[in-house]
Order: sequence, then C-alpha cells, then structure tokens
Amino acid sequence: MSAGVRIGQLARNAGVGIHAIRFYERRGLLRRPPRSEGGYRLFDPDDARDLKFIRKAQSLGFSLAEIRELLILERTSAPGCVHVRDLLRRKLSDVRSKIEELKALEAQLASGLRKCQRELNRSRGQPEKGCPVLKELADAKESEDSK
Amino acid sequence: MSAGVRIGQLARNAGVGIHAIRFYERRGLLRRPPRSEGGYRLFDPDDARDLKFIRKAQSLGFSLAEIRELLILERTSAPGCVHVRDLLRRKLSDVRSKIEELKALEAQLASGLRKCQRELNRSRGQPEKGCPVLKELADAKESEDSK
DNA sequence: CTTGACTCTAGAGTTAACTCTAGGGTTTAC
DNA sequence: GTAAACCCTAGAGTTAACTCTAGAGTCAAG
Ligand SMILES: [Zn+2]
Ligand SMILES: [Zn+2]
Ligand SMILES: [Zn+2]
Ligand SMILES: [Zn+2]
Repeated sequence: MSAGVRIGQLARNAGVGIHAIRFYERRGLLRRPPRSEGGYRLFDPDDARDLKFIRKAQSLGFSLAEIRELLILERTSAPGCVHVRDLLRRKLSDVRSKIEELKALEAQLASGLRKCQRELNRSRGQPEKGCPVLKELADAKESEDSK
Repeated sequence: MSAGVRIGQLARNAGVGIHAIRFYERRGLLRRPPRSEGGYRLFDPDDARDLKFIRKAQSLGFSLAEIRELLILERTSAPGCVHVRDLLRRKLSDVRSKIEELKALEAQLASGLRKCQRELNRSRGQPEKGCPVLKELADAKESEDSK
C-alpha cells in the first residue's frame, strides 16, 4: 500500500537533517532502502523507528559505531543482553571517571576564582599586584598537580 | 652567554612534541624565537616557562585560544584579574553543567545495567525474552527523556 | 510544458589540537 | 669530510559526527 516516504519527509519527522540520514546509511546504521524509479530513497516506518533508536542511544552517550552494533543486535532478535550489559558497563565506568575528573577540575577552578576575587576586593583603589592565578600558571615550580 | 636551546631540547624538557611547539607558535601562544644562521629556532628559558604555563592551563580545561589570551595578559603585566575571573567563571559554569549532564547519564546507564542484569539472572537456562534495554531504545514512544 | 521543490552522488569543509610526511638544509662528532 | 642526528617549511592526515556544495536528475502542480 504505502509506497514509502522520501528522505525529506523522514528527516522532518525525526528531526534530523537529510545529510545525517544518508550519513547513517553509509555508516551502516540504517539499511539501504529501496528506491523509486528515479532513484529516490523510499523509507518505511521501521526506518523512522531506527532513527529514534539512534537519537535515544546517542543521548545515552553511545558512539555511532556502538549504536550500529546495538541496532544489529536488535534486528537479529538474538539474546543480546550480555553484549549490551558489557557496553553499558564500559560506558558507565567512562562516565564515572569523567565525572571524577571534572570534579577535580571544578575544585581547581573554584579555588582560582576565590583567589582572583580576593585580589579584586583587596585592591579597591589600591594598585593591583597582579593576578595570583596568572602568577601560579607562570610559576616555574609545577607543584599544583600534587594534592 | 647562552645562545638559546633548539626545539628538540625544549620539547624534551617540557615533555611535548616538537610539532606541538611549532603549532603553538603558529597559533600565537609562543613568541617567534630568534633564529640561528642556519634558520634554527633558538629558545630561551622564558619559552620553557610559557610551555609549562600552557600545559597547566590546559589541565584546567582552557582552550588554546583562551590560553593565548592568558599568556598575553601575563606578558603585559597589566592588572588582569577581572579578565581572568570572568574566564574562570565561565569555565566553572561549563564544568558544573557538564557534571550535571554526566550525572543524569550515569543514572540512565545504571538503570539500564540493572535491567540487563535482572534479565540475565532471570533467564538462567530459560530462554531469553530479549534485552529490555534494546526494547526500550526501539520503542516508538519516546517517553524516557521526561523525568 | 515549465516552474520550483525535492532528490541524487561524490566529495570537500567543519572543529580542536595536534601528528605526521616529504623533501629538503644544518650541525657536530668521528 | 662524511654520517648521524637534528632542524626547516608547507601541507596533509587524524577523530567524530556531521554539514554543506556542486552539478545534475526527478516529480507534482498549474
Ligand atoms: Zn529497527
Ligand atoms: Zn539487556
Ligand atoms: Zn611568559
Ligand atoms: Zn586574578
């Protein structure tokens, strides 16, 4: 019955660009759709679902390569949980270590900010002595990486 | 007295590649050093300090463009605290929102992981019903982005 | 028929921060 | 006096995930 929807329509429905759709096809995330006589791609509803799958998986932090694997798993309807669990574990540990990194960074930045703020308060009217943060960065001894 | 050190030496001392040094020069982070008769760059100790500055600032999450500004500020020995404080504020707020993002991600991933784990426990010997995480991703209704 | 909106392919451009290569010259030590 | 180790420039390549372009063909409406 429905002969399939063209790329622009699919793109609008899914909220992605048509270039991205063709890109996903080249990368093996979307299957190659049948074509019209004139060579236009004709997508079916499952492709729309796959696009949503991609966007959800991206929001979970998966790369396109990982998503391709997930999509293949989903299509084969094989068990799959083991593979997915491993992927989730790896991602989770990546995310957790990234969070730790960022927290350390946050502390450093906050400390620098306090120093600048103090210097600005101190030098109301008085001549400034120079930014303490810049001084630390320019300081030859690289002691601040230690705890 | 000391006529200046060549690029390889400087690179070894600072722990960066020679290509990176030339790259920093092109990007305006390092000043153009004088040259030997044969055209070799001859660096002085201040350049080594600037390289350390760059590496420390990078570890604080600053981009090379931002570091260039910081270096220029540091060289002019003008007050500078205001500018630095604003940079720190922006960086800090970036870092904090990134942390929030990642924490939300962490929760999602952990929840998926628990689901996979339960399914794996449930199906000891029994046939699997398919991965619940994959099912959610493939599910047409995109409800999970809401809280 | 003739617009105008749409689509096709192949390939280049984007961003950041390097990294590497090719095809040369320079220094220094033996 | 020559070989090893070093350095030079300009420019291409890397990664991810697109984004955009050029130049051409297709399709529906009027
Ligand atoms: Zn599917
Ligand atoms: Zn599972
Ligand atoms: Zn300096
Ligand atoms: Zn300051």
